[in-house]
Amino acid sequence: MARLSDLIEDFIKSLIEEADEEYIEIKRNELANIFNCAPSQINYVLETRFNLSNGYIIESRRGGGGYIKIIKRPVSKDWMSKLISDIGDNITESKSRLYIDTLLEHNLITEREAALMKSVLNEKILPVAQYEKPILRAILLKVMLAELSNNLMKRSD
Amino acid sequence: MARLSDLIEDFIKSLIEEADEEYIEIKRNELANIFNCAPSQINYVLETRFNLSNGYIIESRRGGGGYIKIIKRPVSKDWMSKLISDIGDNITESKSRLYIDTLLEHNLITEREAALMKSVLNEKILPVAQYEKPILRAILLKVMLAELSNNLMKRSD
DNA sequence: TACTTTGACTTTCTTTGACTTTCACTTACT
DNA sequence: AGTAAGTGAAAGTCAAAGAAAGTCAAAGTA
Repeated sequence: MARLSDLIEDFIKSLIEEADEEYIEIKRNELANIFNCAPSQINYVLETRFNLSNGYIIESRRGGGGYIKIIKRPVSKDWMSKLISDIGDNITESKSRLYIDTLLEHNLITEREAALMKSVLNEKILPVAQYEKPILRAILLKVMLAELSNNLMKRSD
Repeated sequence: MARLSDLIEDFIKSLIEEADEEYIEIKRNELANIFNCAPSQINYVLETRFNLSNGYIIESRRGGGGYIKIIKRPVSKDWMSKLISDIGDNITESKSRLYIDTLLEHNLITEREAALMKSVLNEKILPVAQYEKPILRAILLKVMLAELSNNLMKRSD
C-alpha cells in the first residue's frame, strides 16, 4: 500500500518534470484537496522530501494569494555536488573562504559575489553559540552554492 | 488568483516607466475605480511597496483637486545606510525580499547577487528556532548590505 | 520505534468599509 | 472688499474580516 506522502511526492515531481522551468508554484489547500488530506500533510512532504539536502529550495507566502514555490536545484551530478557533500555538516570560516577563493580563481563568481558570500560566513557576525557556528556556516555556504549551481553549470560544461 | 496588490503595484510601476519624469501623479479614487477596489487598498499598496525603503517617496494632497505623487528616487549609499538602520534587529523573509528587489530594480546588484542574497535569508533553511529566524535574518541581511555598500563606495567616482 | 496522518490553533498578508481630516470653493455677513 | 462659515471633494486612518500558509503535538500505522 503506497503511502500518501509518496504519492504526493511523485505528483509534485511530475509537475516539476512537466514544467518549463525548474520550479513550480502550488496552492497548499488545492493540493491537499486533490489528495483529500490535511493541508499540513503537504508541509510534511515538503519537509521530508523536498529539503535542501534533497536538492530543493522552498519559498512561500501566506495570506491572500499565498503560494508555495518548490525549486529544484540540480546539484547532484556535477563537481558542485561533490563540493556540497565535501562540506558536510560543519565548516570553519577559513575553509569556507578557501572554497570561495577557488570559485573566484576559476572565474566562476565575481569579486563582489565572493565578498558577499564571505561576509555572511564571518565568524564574528553569526549570532549563535560558538559550537553552532560551523554548522550554521555549512548550511549557509551550501545554500549559496546550490543557488549558484544552475548558473555555474551552464558555463562550466 | 494573482494578488490585487501586485497588479496595482505593476500598474503603477509601468506608469512610472512610461513617464518622462521619475514620478507620476494619480488620483486615488480613479485608480481604485480602475481596479474596482476600496480606495484604501491603494494606500496599502503604497505603504507596502512604495515606501522609502523601497526607493520611493510619496507626496499627496487632500481635498478638491487632491492627488498622490509617487516619486522614484535614485538609491544611493546614504539610502543604503538608512535602510540598514531601518531594518532594526529583526525582519520577515518577504520584507527582506522586497528590499533586495529594490536593489535589483535600481541596478545596484545583479540577478545572481540578488538570488544569492535571498537564498541565505530563506525561512526554511535557517537552522535556528522559529522565533530566532527574523533576528538572524536581519543580521545576515545587514551584513550583506554593509558589504555591498562598501563595495559600491570603492567603485564610485 | 520510527514514520505518517490529522486537526486545532497561530501567524502573516490582503481586502474592505466606516469614520476622520484636509483642502478649495462658495455663500453670507459686516 | 474682506472675513467667517458652510459644502463637497478628495485623501488618510484604523480595525475587522478574509485568505492563505505554518506549527505542533497527539493519534495512527508498519
